[in-house]
Amino acid sequence: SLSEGLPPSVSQLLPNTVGNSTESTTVDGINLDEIKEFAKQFKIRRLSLGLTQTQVGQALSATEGPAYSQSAICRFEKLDITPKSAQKIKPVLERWMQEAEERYKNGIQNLTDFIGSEPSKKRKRRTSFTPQALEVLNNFFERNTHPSGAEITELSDKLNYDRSIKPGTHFSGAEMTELSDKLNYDREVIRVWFCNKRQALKNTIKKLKQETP
Amino acid sequence: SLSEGLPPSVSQLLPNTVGNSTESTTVDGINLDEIKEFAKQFKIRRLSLGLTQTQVGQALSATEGPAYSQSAICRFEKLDITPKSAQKIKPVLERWMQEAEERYKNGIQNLTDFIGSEPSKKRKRRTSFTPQALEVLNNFFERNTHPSGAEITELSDKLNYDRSIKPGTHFSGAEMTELSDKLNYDREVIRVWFCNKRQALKNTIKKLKQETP
DNA sequence: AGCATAAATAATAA
DNA sequence: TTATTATTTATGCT
Repeated sequence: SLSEGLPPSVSQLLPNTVGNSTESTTVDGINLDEIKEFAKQFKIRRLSLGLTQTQVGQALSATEGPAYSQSAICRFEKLDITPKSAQKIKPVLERWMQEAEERYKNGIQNLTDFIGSEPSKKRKRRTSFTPQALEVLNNFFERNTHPSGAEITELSDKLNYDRSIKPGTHFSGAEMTELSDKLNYDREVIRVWFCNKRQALKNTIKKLKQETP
Repeated sequence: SLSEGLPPSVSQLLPNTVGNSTESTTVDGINLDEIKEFAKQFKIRRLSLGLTQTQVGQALSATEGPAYSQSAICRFEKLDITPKSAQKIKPVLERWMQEAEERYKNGIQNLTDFIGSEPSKKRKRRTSFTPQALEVLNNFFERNTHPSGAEITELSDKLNYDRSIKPGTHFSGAEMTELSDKLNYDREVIRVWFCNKRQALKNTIKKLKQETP
């Protein structure tokens, strides 16, 4: 199966570190063990700073030097890249991480400035679907688990409309804001609902199969 | 907004650590700063071992002593619990983590035994071709790098047939549907395989040209 | 005290 | 790279 033309990744070249040999794996003059160790530590350092792969990728794109996407960071951490690529990206990440850690010590604000992303990006409040909304969504899901963009918009509009016509309900401004946060079925919320629903279905099927082999 | 009947969480009681006061925040004789520091370190230690909250929760349920769910671990790390609860769970986590780290040092197998969860429960793998399938594909590629739609279908069918002729297998309606999905999907996979293969060939050629200018 | 599941993040396909 | 799936975390509920 090594008849592929694609060059092998670092992780493929480092198959079994179980062996306690004292020599290091080297390919094209590149020390793979060293890169592996750096990748592992990089992940821990990243998490210690509370950063996501996406944030690192965006920050790298913002600062001068090569830009890397979230996928690139992911691949580096998993060593799913060629030794040559790893060798190239490693110093960039090392330099960036050192600066980030330095700024972290001088206060979180200093770090977020460096990261560039909005500092206090709070998690979206968990949406509560009404039973009525769930019925509409489930009915749709039974017929079609992959709604198109237009269909999602349609569902979103329908649900928001259904909700708005409860007669006799009145809200203050603040209540309205909170309600809007909590109950507004915007497109993204609907899209995610279908994602999660598909996952749930998949899990159910898998479980059923295990129980009836 | 403090008119709530619910007791405040640790994170609520530790609002601003920005101040550099030397005194520690203490509630009911419980040192909140200490708990905060422990929670932070616990998360880092957990990640260093490559464990998820779910795994820790399951392991805690498996071993003797109090059981905690993933939610409980999450809430502890976020300090979204009362000081009293935090004080109670802290030693349990500390003891467990020490044991886990000890076993980690003695080999990963030792750790996975301790964790208890199936070590092989991996993320679904990207499509992988059997050596037989690769041979068929490579043979075709050598003769023709650009298969037509019909040829792709033919290849797909052939590969699926090779794989499926385990005699005596029968399918229910639902299974048939899923299989059908998979067959269609495989066709797309074949198409992409050729795309990637052509790309690899191109890269190889480019590299060869660079080496012999 | 913890389930169910919404939201966020990481990994993979395209 | 971008788009989407798979996995993990967080939270509303009771």
